Amino acid sequence: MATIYEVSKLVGVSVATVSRVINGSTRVSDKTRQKVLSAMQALDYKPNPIAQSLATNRSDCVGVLVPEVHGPVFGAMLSGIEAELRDAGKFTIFATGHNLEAKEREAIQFLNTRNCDALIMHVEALADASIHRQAHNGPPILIMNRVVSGLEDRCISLDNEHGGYIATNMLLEMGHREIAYISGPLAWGDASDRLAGHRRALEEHDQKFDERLVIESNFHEVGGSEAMEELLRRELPFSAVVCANDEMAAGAMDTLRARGISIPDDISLVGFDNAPLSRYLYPKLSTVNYPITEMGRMAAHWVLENVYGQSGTAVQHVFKPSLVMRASAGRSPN
Amino acid sequence: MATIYEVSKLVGVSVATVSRVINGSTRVSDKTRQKVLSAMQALDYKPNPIAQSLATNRSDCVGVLVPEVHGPVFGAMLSGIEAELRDAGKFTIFATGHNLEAKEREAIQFLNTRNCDALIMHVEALADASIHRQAHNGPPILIMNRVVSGLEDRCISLDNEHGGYIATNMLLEMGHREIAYISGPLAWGDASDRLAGHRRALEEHDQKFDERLVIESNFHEVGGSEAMEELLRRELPFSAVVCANDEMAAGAMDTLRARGISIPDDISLVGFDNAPLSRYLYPKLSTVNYPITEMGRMAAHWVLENVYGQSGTAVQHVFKPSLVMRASAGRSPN
DNA sequence: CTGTTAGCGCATTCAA
DNA sequence: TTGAATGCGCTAACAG
Repeated sequence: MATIYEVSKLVGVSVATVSRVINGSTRVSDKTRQKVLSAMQALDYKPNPIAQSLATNRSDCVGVLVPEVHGPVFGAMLSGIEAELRDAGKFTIFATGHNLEAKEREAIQFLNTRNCDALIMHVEALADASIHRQAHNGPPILIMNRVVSGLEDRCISLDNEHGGYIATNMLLEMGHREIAYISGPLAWGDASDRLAGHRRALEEHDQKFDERLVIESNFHEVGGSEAMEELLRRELPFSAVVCANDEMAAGAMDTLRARGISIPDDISLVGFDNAPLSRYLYPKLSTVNYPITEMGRMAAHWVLENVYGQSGTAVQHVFKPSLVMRASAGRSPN
Repeated sequence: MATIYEVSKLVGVSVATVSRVINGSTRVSDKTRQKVLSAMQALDYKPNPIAQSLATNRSDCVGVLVPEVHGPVFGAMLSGIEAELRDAGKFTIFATGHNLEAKEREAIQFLNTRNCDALIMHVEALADASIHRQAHNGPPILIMNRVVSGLEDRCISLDNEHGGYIATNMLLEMGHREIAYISGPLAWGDASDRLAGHRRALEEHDQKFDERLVIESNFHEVGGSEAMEELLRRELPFSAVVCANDEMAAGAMDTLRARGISIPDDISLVGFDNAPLSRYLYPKLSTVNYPITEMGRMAAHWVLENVYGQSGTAVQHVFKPSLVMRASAGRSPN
């Protein structure tokens, strides 16, 4: 691999001059710039990014910490981040935290040792205090899908309350009155926000909120299945169910089918996330769209602007979910 | 950030000695090693990986090139790679090629500029010749899900022929005789290998292979749906269909359901990949398991052994798929 | 077992 | 506008 020195020698200028044209400094005469450029081409010279990093103290790498690499949500998020960063010539390094505090902490250490210029992370287990500490010591960080107070301008999140609201609102407008709700773990902000939206929709339509129609589950398929069983066991009337994510909706659907209950004729079902699986279920699941890819792009965009000094459009910190109507929700049978 | 120099000064030794304990050289007395270690701790010293890279010409990064980051197959593959590499303290950088030759080529360039120690790639569009060139010029490469002749020891792939064989074989043993087949693009090796396996199974059971029962499609859901329509239009008798991937099976299932054809009572359906969606379909899809996560781990394992000199178990280059029985396939109605 | 020293490839003062 | 010199933090001969 040719070095900057060989280029300089070939042209008969100093390495400083070559460095200047590499970095696009204007303080080089057009003539020498041309000579240098053609010499670089002739030698097939590429700047060594490692050496550049050592000299500039930048690595052109941004670290991304996610619970898992696979799965609909994080895969899509990574996809958005990678696309945006790559267009800007930056590298994406990732690590997984598995929603475990120890793992998340360790992953951050791991990424730190790589001298990342910025960190984009979705962490569940890490406490706000730890995030604050990281924000003040390490490289700039961006927090996904979570709002940490005091760091709002570093957070990119979904308006989960609104998502819960539009799901239930749609059912109400279709004539449903008794609407059950299968929630995620309420200790998590997104789960409780979604439920709050559900509740607000009911109130706005003068429907009283019945706690017995709410089951707290775990965001997993089996949990959704069990929650639906529990719901049926309570023998309360309801004609529709909102599930706080698509996976639980899939489980709920299984239970209903096993009981011979028809969707949407007997019971309407709505999910949340608009994950790929929602289209594969039968009937296809009505759900709330989670624009996670765009959110990933936006995170990368923030980094590009605030860390690499590129100019661009304003960053959107809170995204609004929208409704995706499919076959699993219909008018109330009443 | 403390440097190696400050550590050496604090202990009263040379930087070389500190470097030696960092790199675990035995040629350091226990006493000084201890002193150095505690000084490192006191100063919270971490070696600067960039500087190490510059000095050693290694980056501790391995580049991964996939068509897409999301999606069941590549997400799972990345997951396996990342897990294995991270345990070894290596970093994973990824880029996407979108199955387009220009993009794939560009992605390789991109990863090359980062001085990756190795490249793991799944490329569709790039010709064998280009891969050979890359293999001989750049860092060591590993090719996923494809067998490039002359580079077999650098390839990790699935025995697709066997997969096609066991799918059809299972149906034959369940009494099916007329078995249709919805294939992927036959220009791709995996698609044609799967079909070859199907054919072999038929022959071993003395069933003649009828070309009219084979439709070449595109591995996508809509393609599967259309292929099934075409199959029905031909009005040939068949009691089972093998689809060369799960997505096409999902599309085929849609078509069958729209026609009121019952699965598996009227027609049995088998997919390929064992993607998450196969469990969400109704009825749940019988399919052929593609151990892609393990294959990713194996690729990382190869890199660890052959590039970073770690010792370990032998590398498995060809993986055998296995059958996953679920509800979509049953005994022949005849 | 330890220290000295010369790079690794580049960016960036400071002079000219 | 250009060049010479210095340093980024570390490794790896070579010498002792």
